[in-house]
Amino acid sequence: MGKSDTATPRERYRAQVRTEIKEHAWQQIATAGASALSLNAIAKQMGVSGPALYRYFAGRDELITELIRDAYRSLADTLGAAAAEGADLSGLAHVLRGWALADPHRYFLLYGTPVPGYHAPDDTTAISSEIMATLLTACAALVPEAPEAQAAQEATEAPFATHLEKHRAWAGDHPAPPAALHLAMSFWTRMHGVLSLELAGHFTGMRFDPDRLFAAELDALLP
Amino acid sequence: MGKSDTATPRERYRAQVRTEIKEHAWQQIATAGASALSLNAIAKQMGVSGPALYRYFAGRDELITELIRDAYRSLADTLGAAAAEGADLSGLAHVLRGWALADPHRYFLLYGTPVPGYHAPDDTTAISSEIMATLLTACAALVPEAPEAQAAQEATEAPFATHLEKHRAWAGDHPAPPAALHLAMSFWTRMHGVLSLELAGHFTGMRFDPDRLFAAELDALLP
DNA sequence: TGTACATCAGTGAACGCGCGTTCACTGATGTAC
DNA sequence: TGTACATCAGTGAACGCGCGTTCACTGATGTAC
Repeated sequence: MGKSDTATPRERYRAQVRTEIKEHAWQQIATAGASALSLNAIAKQMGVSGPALYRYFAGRDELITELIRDAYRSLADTLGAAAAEGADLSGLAHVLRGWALADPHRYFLLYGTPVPGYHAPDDTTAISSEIMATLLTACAALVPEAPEAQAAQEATEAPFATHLEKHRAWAGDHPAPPAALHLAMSFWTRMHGVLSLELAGHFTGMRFDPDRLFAAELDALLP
Repeated sequence: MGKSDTATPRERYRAQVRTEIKEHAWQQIATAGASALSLNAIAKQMGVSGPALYRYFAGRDELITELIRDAYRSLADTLGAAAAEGADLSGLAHVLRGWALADPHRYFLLYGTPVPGYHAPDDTTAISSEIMATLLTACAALVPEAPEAQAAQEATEAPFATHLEKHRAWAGDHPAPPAALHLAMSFWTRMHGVLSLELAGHFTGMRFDPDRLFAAELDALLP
């Protein structure tokens, strides 16, 4: 509804071709990597001449930007939906893992080796904050609200949480307590640590089950 | 000593040019990324014709392989030297971080997004095991040797350590106890999680100090 | 020590390729009267 | 409903570029007698 109601046939056709182009782009990234993404190759795969794609994307960079945007959007929506259905932090972890395993290249496009000279547009950081907010809410639910009296004690026991509390701009106006900020950062880095090594194939030689490593790390993380 | 004594002038010259090529290669990777590495560009930078480099490397792939090998060797030696000087696991963590920060692209070449279609040669996995052995020794030193009586109890308390014990081929013949295996895996994934996100610039928007996050994660890891 | 020979580093031309991107164009699809 | 016009998707040729790699070659460096 909304847009699709007022869309002219031409607009709908355009949107359809755009998604088709992006689908072929993902396919090509999976085969040859993001840095090898080529408009001409996509065009050939679609049975169309190279310049035709310039009707739909201003150039290669805009296509990549759009792919990154879509990927962030997909992750934010997936996590958001899970949270809306009542998933706790542990549930979000498994949703994240499922999302990453479903398309490793998509995960790496967001969190892998940065493409030199490429700068993500501003709105992706907005989606990134949205993801962080979902995480923070789940973290706050696990952290007991500390009475005022404990504040001083916590400051010495959890110096990093206190440090984060002083630099909480990245959390927006989310009312998560310091301990939740810390938990969210640990969640992010640890899950990324296991996932990225797993997806990059660094565990393939070893014979253990990555699933269990993930579970163990998650278990150690939860309070 | 050793090789350099018996090396003819021509052999020494060859070795020197090879390292010079590799230096320019690293420089180029830092500028444009590993996937943009180009023999012709390196040659131009060295003020030499393109085909000249084929005297020193069979082709682009061999050059990349050599860079990867050197990077693994450098990390293994750096950690090994620190361990030999008595560094504990915490010390190794800081050495690892220093090594990664000194040259982020080198770190990503080893642990970043895999280059599609590229397969690392066998001897790099040997160096990889060497690194793991250094880690395992440091981990074993932190884990109390458990008397036989505790074995059954541990099995239920630490299911992943037990799982690793059953699949410890990756640890070679290192005599580390199960808890040390688990600690080493956690060390690897967690340090990588913080480091790779930091090096990829995912913390730049947030204003906190990555140093403190690293310290906090390390602190939470140590028994 | 001096000369004849072998080795080998580096050159320049060439091959075939694919890339991103522009441009003037054709032909089909939609729109307005 | 039918015709005149505007919009726009897609084409094919072209530009300039850089890539990896091969090949026959020149000229300098080392080696053997």
